[in-house]
Amino acid sequence: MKEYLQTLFNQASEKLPFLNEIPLFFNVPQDEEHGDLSSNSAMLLTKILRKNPKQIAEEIISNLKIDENIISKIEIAGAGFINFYFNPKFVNKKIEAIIDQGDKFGFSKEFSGKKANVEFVSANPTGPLTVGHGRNAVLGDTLANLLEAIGYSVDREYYFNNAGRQMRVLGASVAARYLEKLNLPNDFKEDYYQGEYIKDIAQKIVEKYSDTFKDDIENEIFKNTAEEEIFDDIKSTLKRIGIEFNQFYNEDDLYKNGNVDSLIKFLEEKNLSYKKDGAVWLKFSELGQEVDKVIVKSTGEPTYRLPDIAYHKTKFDRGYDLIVDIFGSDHNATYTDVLAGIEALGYEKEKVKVIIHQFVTITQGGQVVKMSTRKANFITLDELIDEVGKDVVRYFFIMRNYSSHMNFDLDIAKKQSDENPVFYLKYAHARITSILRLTQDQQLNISLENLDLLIEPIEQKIIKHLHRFEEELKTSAINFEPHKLANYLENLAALFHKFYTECRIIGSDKNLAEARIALIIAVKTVLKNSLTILSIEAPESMY
RNA sequence: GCGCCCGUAGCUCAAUCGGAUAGAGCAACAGCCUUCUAAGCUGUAGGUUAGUGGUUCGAUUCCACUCGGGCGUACCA
Repeated sequence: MKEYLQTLFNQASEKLPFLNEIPLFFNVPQDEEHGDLSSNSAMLLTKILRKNPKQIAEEIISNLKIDENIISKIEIAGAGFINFYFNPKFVNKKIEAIIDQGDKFGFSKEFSGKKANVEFVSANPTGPLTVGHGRNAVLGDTLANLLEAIGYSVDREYYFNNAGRQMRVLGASVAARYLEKLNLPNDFKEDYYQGEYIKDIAQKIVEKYSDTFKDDIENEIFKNTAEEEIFDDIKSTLKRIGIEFNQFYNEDDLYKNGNVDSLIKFLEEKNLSYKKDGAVWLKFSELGQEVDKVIVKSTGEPTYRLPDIAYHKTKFDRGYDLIVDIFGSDHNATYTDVLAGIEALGYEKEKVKVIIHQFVTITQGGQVVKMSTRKANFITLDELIDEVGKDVVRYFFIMRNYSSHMNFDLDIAKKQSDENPVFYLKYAHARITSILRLTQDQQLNISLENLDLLIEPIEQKIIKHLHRFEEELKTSAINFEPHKLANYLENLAALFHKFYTECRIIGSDKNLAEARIALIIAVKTVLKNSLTILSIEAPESMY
């Protein structure tokens, strides 16, 4: 519908060149009394033309070549809105297109040939994933799905560091628990990882190697076993909610492959770094940042900025057209450094989209639960999945704007599974499937011959909502806002449930019944396709 | 102190480059199942969009300040 208006206005702009002066767009009015789509062009033009908006509106309308089979009415209303009402005959044709395209409907090839890299989770393997990681994981995977839906070829990438201080502490923690299991004296320090899973890992080493390493607690076996075990756990947790990475990138490789060294040299040659107090500083102040920052400590060790910049450089060098980073808000101070560094290297930082999502606040018994992997007072993502299941977890984490501070009350987590909107969506899909089963028994079949019979207000509302799907999907994807798709879906399900209550299929006139079957198949198609993008099951039955 | 994010109904959250009377779910109350799944539908109630000022035809949206909350602000990652 929007496309049609767009072409109408483009044609009109040949006679009314001022239409090119303003952005053209058409809104769905909140109040259906105001038509199907509405334009505010006349009001935007008042300043330029210095005329009454209603006069301008009339001038625009008189230059639109209206096809009455498509648009049934145009009105000027309010302060100067132009409201368009579409002919049901035109509206209802959408059903044919949806059924024709089936499980491909909504998906576009607009960005095919483009490569995207979505980096998310990227938790170091020091412990199980927490509920906090859940938001990051689901957001990243869903965004990847959305980008694929508009044609991108997407790599899902997990970046990790198994060589830092955290990992050394992890190894020492396991070693101490190992000695403990052997009933030997050990020095379990306060800043060690305190979770039970450390003991489990130590137990495995005892079972496999007995006391072989009792006098060699510096041995790499502790760190390496821990890393392996924990990474396996992380991967299996992610798999439970339908997430699989096709690329893992180890920070250590940046050192082994010389990426970091060559970056240091490059920055030095370009005169972008200098030495002071025994450390190497990057001239961030010349790159639009507030102050210079250290990239190599006086000990000779790099700070995190250096590998981060080197890492992002590889993403550019690997030929991605779009680079998406999903971070929690604790990273909000670090990514600007990386972007400044990337720009200094001569890359287009516009290709990088950084998504900073806010944290999930967890409350239990009315108290905020503070999470710390090291202190082991966290709630794992696995526990949450056990409690509410994959689909609720996935939907819960994308149903809200990532910029909102999300609140999660553990006490009602279980209860919420019965009240969660995701069931509402699934129910709509299951209901449709059920109706289709019964109509088959009644010898009723889909027919596209009599779509004109679908003139009930609720039927028209549904079909007009279906018209918006392709655009909603696209804007969700290019604006990185999966929650918009979720909102769209909830509205569609609500419309269907209302239709279900008001309109019957079995028992109606055959022609009408068969047109309605077409309608609900179209609804089912859109529900299914959307849920596929969200990686949520679309059940045939709720029983 | 400074930087980023947030503040909307009792609770959790929407609101289409600034658009018409700010909307849903949950909770509360009142209704609807001998006919396609009641995990549903209908209705009632619930708001000074934290506050003050500004920009304009029009502000939840943009700007300034104030208040409140989250996260940062390292030669930790």
